[in-house]
Amino acid sequence: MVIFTIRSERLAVLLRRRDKTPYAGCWGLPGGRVHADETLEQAAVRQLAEKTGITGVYLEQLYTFGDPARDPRGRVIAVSYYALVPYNRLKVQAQPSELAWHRVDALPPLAFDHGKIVAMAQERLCAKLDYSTIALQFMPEKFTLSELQAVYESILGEALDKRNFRKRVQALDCLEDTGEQFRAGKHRPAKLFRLKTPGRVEIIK
Amino acid sequence: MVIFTIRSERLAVLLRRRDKTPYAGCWGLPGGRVHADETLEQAAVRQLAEKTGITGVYLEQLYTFGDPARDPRGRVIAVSYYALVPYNRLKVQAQPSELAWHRVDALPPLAFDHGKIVAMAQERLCAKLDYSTIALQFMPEKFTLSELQAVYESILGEALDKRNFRKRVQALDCLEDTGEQFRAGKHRPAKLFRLKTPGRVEIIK
DNA sequence: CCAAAAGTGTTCGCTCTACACCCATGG
DNA sequence: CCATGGGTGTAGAGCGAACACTTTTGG
Repeated sequence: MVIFTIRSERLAVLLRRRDKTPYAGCWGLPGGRVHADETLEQAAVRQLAEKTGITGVYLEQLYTFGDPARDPRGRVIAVSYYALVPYNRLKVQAQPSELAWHRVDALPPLAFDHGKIVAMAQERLCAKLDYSTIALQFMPEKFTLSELQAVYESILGEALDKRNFRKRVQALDCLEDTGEQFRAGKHRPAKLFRLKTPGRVEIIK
Repeated sequence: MVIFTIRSERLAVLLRRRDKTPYAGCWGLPGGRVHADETLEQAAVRQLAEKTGITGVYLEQLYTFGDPARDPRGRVIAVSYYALVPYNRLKVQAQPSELAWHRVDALPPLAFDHGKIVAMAQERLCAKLDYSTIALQFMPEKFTLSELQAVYESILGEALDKRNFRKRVQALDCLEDTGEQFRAGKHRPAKLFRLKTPGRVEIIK
C-alpha cells in the first residue's frame, strides 16, 4: 500500500518502521498477505483499515512486482495499490516511531524495492492529474479553491496561475458552491465548495 | 497473455481452445504458471515464445486479477500482460483448431474472466494510441504511411483524415524514409518507412 | 486515357497562456 | 486605513480539425 496524503503543502506517504528482519529498523510500505477468500482490492481495503483506521478513500491497483530477488527470504509477489487520503483525516493511531508520514521529496532509504514502488505511484498520480479529477480525492468534504490549488501545486511541484486554474476547475463541472464561507484571518473569506459526486473520479478530455 | 495483432484490417487476439476442465472446449487466453526463479516479465516472454514462437515484441503488464471466484478450482492470481505482434509475423504453429486469431469485435464466449481481461487490454491499447507511439509496434520492418494509417483506424474503429494523420506522424520524428518504394497495383507506388529506433515506444505531449 | 491510391497546404475556430486589478475582512 | 488573501476578464498565440486537387503508375 502506497498511502498518499498532503501534509503542510507537501505530498507525503505513510511508512512503517520494520521490527523484523530483513531490513529491521528500516522504513517500508505497510502491507500484508491476501486472505484466501478475499479479492485483491478487499485485501487492500482491509490493510488500509487495519494499519491506519482509514476507510472509504480512493484506491487503485498500481502494479505487480515479482522479481524473485526482491525479497531475500524467497519468492514474494507484491500486488501494489495506492490510496489517497484527505488531509483532514490524518489520525495515525500507532506510535509515530512505528508509523509515520514522510514527504516524498525527502524519503529515507526504504526496504526491499519499496522505493521503486513509491516512485511509480508518484508518477502515476502525477500523470492522472492531467487527465482526471483524481486530485479532488485529497480534499475534505468542504474546501476552498485556494486549498485545492495548493494541492495541485504540491503534487506537481510547481506554481499555477490562479485565474487559469479556477477556470479549468469550474469547467470540470464537478464542484458546487455550498453557500458557506471560510474565514481564515484578516482578509476576505473564501467560498466553500463540495464535490457533486464525492466518490467519483472523472476522466477528462 | 493478451496477444494482439492486426489481421485483414481488424484488431485480433490470440486464443487457445481449452482441452481440460473447467471450460473444456471453450476459448481462453494463453498463459501458464510463473517459475520460481524468473521475473513476471520473463514468464510472460517465455509463455509467448512457448505458445507462439514469437519473440522480441512489445510487452507490458496490464493488471492483476485475483477474485477468489475467478477460477472454480480455487484461488488463482493472474498477472496479465499484453503483447503487440507485427502483422507479418503471424505464423501460428499449432493446429488452427487449438490456437487461433479472433477479431476482438467478434469474440466467442471466453473462459474464466478472460473476456474482462481482453476488454481491459483493448481499452489500454486504445488509450495509449493517443499519447504514445505504441501503434508502431504492430508494423513490420518496412511499411507505408497508408498501412500505418489503416492500423490506427483498425484499433480506433474510425476513419482518419489522411493529411492530418501524416502531419501528426511526421511530427513524431520516429520514422525515416528507406528510399525504397512499394508497388502494389496500377497506381503510384508508396514510399517505405522504417522506425528510427525499432523497440522504442515514445510518450508524446 | 482511365482508374486507383499516393502525396501535399491552408484556413478557421478553439483552447491555452499570460497577465493586473478590485474586493472583503480583521486588526 | 492598511495588510492580506479572495476573486475576476481579456487579448494573443498555438494547435487541431476540416477540406480538394495533383501525381504516378498499370492496364
